[in-house]
Amino acid sequence: MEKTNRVQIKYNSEYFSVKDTLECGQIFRFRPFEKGYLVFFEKSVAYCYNDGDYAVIECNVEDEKRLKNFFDLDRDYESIVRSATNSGYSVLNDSARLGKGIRILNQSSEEALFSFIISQNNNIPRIKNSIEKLCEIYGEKCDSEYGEYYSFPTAEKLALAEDLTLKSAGLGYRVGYIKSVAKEIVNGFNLEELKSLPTEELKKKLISLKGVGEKVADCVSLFGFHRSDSFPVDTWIEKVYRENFGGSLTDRKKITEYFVEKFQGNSGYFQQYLFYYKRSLEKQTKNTEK
DNA sequence: TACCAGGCGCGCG
DNA sequence: CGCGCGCATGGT
Repeated sequence: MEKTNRVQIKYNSEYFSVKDTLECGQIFRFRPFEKGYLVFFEKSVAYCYNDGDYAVIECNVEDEKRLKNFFDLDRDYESIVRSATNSGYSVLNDSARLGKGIRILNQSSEEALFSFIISQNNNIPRIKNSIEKLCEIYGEKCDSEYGEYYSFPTAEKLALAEDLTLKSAGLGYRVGYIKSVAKEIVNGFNLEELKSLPTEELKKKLISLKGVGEKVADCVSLFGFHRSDSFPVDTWIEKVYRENFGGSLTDRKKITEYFVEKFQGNSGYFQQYLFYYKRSLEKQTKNTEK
């Protein structure tokens, strides 16, 4: 066993909302706990919450740098948010004000890849559920001061999985994609090597995998490789594009190009503000209808 | 009951 | 190339 240290990090909460960062749809392995949330990443679990002026992260880690990197703590979100509020688009202004506490995490690229394959034609609660079951079935049981939890399965485990067992996680027709990609990885498809590629090349490699199209590749590129010159277009973003940007394109790939050309290296952050904003509005109107 | 959810693969023209 | 369809599943 390598030795771990108990670390507590306090960070100004103005640009770090634990809730918004976790619930904005970029990550699926977390759950409410006491004052905030437990977040499962790599082989650890972090307890995170906002307390007045601070966001607090508590975790046993071998290397505090990895923890800080996971939460992207060295990035200047104030300037990103300012670019959004100064963009001249009122919906982006509103979105950034709502979501200014969102940080784009630095997740494992492999976990992001499998997670967003599962995300296709699916909804977030179901995605979360399926991933949790996958972890329970194929992950490694771990112990922590917060109780037992399961790590994300390795590609090796998934490659050897039985179709029926995978199906029991509610993956539906995505079972074939998961197994195919897992086998590719076992057979040498190396995600680490992709880190040196420019975003366009990275996306091409990802799209060569079965079950990965433009949108999933954009999500993996953004959430698994922190390529902020990515702009995933799903049903929600398409709505924003039509209703708030007055767009008329229907080809999602072209919509992506439209936004990336406009927002460049801020694309991924802005996309996340817009996505979160649009979904929040929907939830709100649903709740007031009841 | 039909429609929707962080879409994609495939076959057809 | 673009287009339309089928695909698992659970929630409204």
